[in-house]
Amino acid sequence: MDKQVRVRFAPSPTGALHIGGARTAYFNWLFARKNQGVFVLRIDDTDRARSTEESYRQILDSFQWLGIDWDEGPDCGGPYAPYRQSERTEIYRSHLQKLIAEDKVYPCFCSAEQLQADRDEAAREGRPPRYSGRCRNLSPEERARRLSVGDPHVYRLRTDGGGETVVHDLIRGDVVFQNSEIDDFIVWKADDSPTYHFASCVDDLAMQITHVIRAEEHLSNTPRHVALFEAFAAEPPVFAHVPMILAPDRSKLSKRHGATSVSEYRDMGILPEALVNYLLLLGFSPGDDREIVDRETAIELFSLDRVAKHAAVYDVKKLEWLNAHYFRAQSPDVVIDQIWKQIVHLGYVAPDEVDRHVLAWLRTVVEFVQTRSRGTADLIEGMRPYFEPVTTYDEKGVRKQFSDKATPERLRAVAQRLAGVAPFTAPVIESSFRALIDELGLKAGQLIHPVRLALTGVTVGPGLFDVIAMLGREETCERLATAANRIDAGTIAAQ
RNA sequence: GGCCCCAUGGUCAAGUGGUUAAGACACCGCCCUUUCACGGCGGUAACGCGGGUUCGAAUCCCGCUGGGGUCACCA
Repeated sequence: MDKQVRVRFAPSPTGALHIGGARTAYFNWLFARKNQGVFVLRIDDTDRARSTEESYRQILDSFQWLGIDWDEGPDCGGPYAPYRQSERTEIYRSHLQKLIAEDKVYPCFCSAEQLQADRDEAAREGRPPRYSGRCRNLSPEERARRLSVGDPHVYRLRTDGGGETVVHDLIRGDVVFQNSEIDDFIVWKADDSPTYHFASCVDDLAMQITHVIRAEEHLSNTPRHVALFEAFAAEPPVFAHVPMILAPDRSKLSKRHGATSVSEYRDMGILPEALVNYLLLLGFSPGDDREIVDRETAIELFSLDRVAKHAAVYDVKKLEWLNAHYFRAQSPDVVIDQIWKQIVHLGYVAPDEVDRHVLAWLRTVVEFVQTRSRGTADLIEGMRPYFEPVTTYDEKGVRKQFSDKATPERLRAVAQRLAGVAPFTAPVIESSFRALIDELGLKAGQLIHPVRLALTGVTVGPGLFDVIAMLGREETCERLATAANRIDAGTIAAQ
């Protein structure tokens, strides 16, 4: 019987959660859920200078929003607590002591400046920038002496330099590294804290992590990690390095590439379902041609051997398409909840609105506009004509729909006809409207389009008779009159 | 620069020696229709290059080119 699967995602709280990190976390989560395993959230905040509490909160928020939950973590605890590296220093220290006792690590007194100079020289001479080994073979006496006088020092792992290390990667197969490529790297910093490599391996060991699923940027570091596990006489976990997500110019993702963090997409109105679906498809294929894959289906389908090997360039257009799909599938009530703060801010509704007529009408407007929106931004833009007076008219629309000299008189005719329509519902409006079209000897579009423009200021939107019904008789007639007057007065072209 | 990974349309991505080389987004056209969106139908568009292996290579091997990563007292 195999051990229980335990995976982890270990972000460092030095910024927002990136979509690359989110995808890696999602893959870990899917793998855990698929294999009845445990998903651990660990905070790698060994970099005290750059880690912030705000980033920590933001990362947790982003995961919650995405619908990715964890079984063990800093907020909910677990059998291997604590889950923040900054609170595990003593655990690292005891592991370091063990390695010191076994002479598997040694103190190095080289200064950062000295090491930099070494690297510069190596670069000039075209040699690989590896540690010289200057402090590797100090005599015990010398070591003890410098330690006792408090010389600043780090600790390095004593690597043997021979043979090769094979990383068994579930996505890439066996990757072979010559051990001569690996120098005596630092595991403990001069400020008396562990390096990332050290803390990460100690935690993966202590937390019984069985599979390390992480970004490809760590593949080159993996032989170091394997060396560390060997120093602890432990079996390394199974590795799987997922490809990176690249910006549209094929460079590494950074702020200058626009939205790269989960929170930015949330602020843009992207739904978590859409983002998670998109991230899944970026680097993973279900094998068939389905594109819409929700979390539950993804759990069923997920398998590391269907994860791509090559980096992917993200494409916001496809994300938006997915978002449109999920957005339209929502009930208007859910949508209203999502946009409530914004429409309150715009003054479309009172923050404490309770009038059922107002709410029912709002629901109707949302219902009609939602079906042709890709997200909340579109929706709110499309709702505008029903909440704000029309002050400008679409320029191209004006040229096309208001150019006929008869337009003002036709708009007035419509207003006059509609003034007598009751009940003021779409079907009744439509029959009356179409009768007028016949009387005027026009084609439907000849009257419908100018009226839409006069009523909403734009050339797109729900069916005209629904628009008229939503605006109501009084408002409709008023807007028609206003438009007619402004055409006559020539105050539209100026817009 | 050394080492490591990768390489199918603009983007995502099926494909594991024999296919007319899927599908999706985007783009274009047509249909539906009072507009837009949705939906339906159709179209443009790909195996980076060069050598092998093989009766036969997108698929296997080598080289090259290109992209990415890593070599920190960052993670």
